[in-house]
Amino acid sequence: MEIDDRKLKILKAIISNYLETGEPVGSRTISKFTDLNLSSATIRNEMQDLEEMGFLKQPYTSAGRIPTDKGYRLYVDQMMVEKDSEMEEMKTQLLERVDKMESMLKQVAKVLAYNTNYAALVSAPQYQNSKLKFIQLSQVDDNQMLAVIVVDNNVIRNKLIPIDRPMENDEILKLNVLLNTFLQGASLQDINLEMIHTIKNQAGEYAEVMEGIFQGITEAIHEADEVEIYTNGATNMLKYPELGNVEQTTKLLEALEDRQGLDELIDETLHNDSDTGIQVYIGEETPVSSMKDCSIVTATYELAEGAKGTIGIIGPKRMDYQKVVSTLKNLTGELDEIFKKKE
Amino acid sequence: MEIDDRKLKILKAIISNYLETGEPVGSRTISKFTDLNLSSATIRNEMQDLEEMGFLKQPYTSAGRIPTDKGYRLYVDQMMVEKDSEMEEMKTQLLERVDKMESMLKQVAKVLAYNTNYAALVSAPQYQNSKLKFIQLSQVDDNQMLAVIVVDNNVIRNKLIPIDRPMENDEILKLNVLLNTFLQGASLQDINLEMIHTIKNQAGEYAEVMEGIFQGITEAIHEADEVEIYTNGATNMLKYPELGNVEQTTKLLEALEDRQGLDELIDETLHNDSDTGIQVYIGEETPVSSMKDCSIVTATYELAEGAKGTIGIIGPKRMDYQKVVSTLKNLTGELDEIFKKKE
DNA sequence: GTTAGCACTCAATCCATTAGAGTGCTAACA
DNA sequence: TGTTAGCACTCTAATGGATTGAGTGCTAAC
Repeated sequence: MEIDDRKLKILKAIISNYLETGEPVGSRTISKFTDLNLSSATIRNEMQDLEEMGFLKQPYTSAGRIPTDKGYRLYVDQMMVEKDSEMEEMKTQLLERVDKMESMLKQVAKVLAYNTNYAALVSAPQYQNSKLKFIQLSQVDDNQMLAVIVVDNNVIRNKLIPIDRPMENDEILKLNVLLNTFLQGASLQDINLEMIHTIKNQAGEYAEVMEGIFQGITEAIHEADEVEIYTNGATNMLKYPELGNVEQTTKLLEALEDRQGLDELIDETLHNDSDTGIQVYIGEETPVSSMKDCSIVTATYELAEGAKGTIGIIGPKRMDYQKVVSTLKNLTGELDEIFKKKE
Repeated sequence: MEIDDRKLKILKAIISNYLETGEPVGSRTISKFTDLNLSSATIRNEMQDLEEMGFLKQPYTSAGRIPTDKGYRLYVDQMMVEKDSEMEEMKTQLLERVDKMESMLKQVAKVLAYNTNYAALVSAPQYQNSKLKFIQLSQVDDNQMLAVIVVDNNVIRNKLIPIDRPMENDEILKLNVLLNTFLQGASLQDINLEMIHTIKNQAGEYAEVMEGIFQGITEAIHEADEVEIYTNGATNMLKYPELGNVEQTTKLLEALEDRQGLDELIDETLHNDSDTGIQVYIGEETPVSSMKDCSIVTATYELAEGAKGTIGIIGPKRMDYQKVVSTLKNLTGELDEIFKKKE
């Protein structure tokens, strides 16, 4: 059977009503609610068709209809029209405190959760392809060197390196020159064993110190490769009782608290990039098992130099997709702006 | 009325039973449960006395008894005396790397939550009056200077400062010397307007750059004095339905997620130090309003140089106090070990 | 002082009934 | 042929009365 215009209209009305109320939608409601001027009986017939086609289902016999995953999918794909309102307030919230990346991303998660009333998730950008801009060694005290590593999007990492004996100033200067000569402009993958070996050779008597330095650098790199994930508003999920039993919700909250499976989710979103950067996972489509009863909407943002991150919303299947999508789009845009300014 | 030995025994039996089951305890249960060989009627009489004395209450007429806050308090005090395994004094050296510490403390929170099935809370050690240890200016590119500021607990802060024109190497060197001469070892209070003025004067044409640096310094010191708090196992709270309505629990979870009032709690524990380092807050005694229906057990640990931190458990009033207390004691001991090894 | 016994209380559970929201089907209608 | 009115039917949720049973308080007897 083909889905015609009227069926589409009815389906849309049903889903949209269900999104608001969370209750199964009856034929009479639709008969009154839409401007189709059809009786409830006719709507019922259409509903039967739509159920047959797999877009709707009844939670139990002779109850109203609720959308299936397939129904949501159609709704999301075909009927999404963006709402651009409500964005201004959010922008001001965002700009209040933007000094450090970490606190900014946390802030983003908070704003997102607060504005949508769902759970929010933000991943820090991954810098696999970024290049080293600057390395600086300096002596903090007799037992410690400080290595400051600046990546070209101005992400800065610090490492404290224990040393056996104090170094002279000009020695430090020499090492700094050496390090910057070899490593400036190198991407993090470029720093391989061979290069390390070369540098160590040239470091002469400080090869040993260099050992500690490289260890610090690799640690820093490793740390940079790790995806930080911030979540917020997990407790919002308690507001949607239709997420089934308490156990299911508890599992979900635990997953959010412990970041279980969130790595996979982030990976998935980064690799499975759509045209718009927006992706919607409905019910069983989600890559995380504890979220099978939810929907996830994600957007990827991109800094210069190919560093990408994900922001997303986890909510009930009956989430306000329009609002969430437009919120995410605006926020990624905003993030882009901010990062550009910081450069 | 005086509380005699038998009453105490009965009270303990009641509380201990209630801790297990979470259900009001009846006289018959106690009659069988204890080795007192008393009939339920006698127990009932005693129970009435205990209720009159404020240790027990009935959730409704003709139900069994449950402990009041006062009852719990007696129980806990009594228990502490009996167990009396003394806390060894915790002396540890300053931690080498603060960044490692973060993940360790997170781990501690996780272990704590997992083992007790309550919510866990860990605060990073607090250094009052952090002092500036080292400051380094360097040039990242033509438009930016990088100021690296190391505070004496090895908290490192970076600040990028935009500049109009590139600076010469020896100029930078001069500024570095200037800054370190004046500021090394200074605490936040030391860095007053007068000092800033002096330095700015000596900086000559770079007074403007100095502005940004001072800002970075104050931020860094503030950050060092800020208490990081890690939580885990918040979702465990969903397992205890007697925490009243869902709203109350939601509030609690939100407080844990957003760290609302946790600062106050940590402050309280640090100032209100008991002999053993263990503190128990029951019901209304808790400093955080969203936890009035819970109990909180905390332990403080102490690093060298007066840096103190808190680890704690938040759970229902009927928590397994013995287990929690001994777990906390063990963990603080464990922390002690770890810090010593890292010396 | 302790206990047995009994009347009483009250939340929880069960059960039957009802209300009502909604469907499916059929027959009539335009 | 598509639409609609009408009606029987289904199933959940809500209601409320009866019942259960754990547990108390009191009294009288040991």
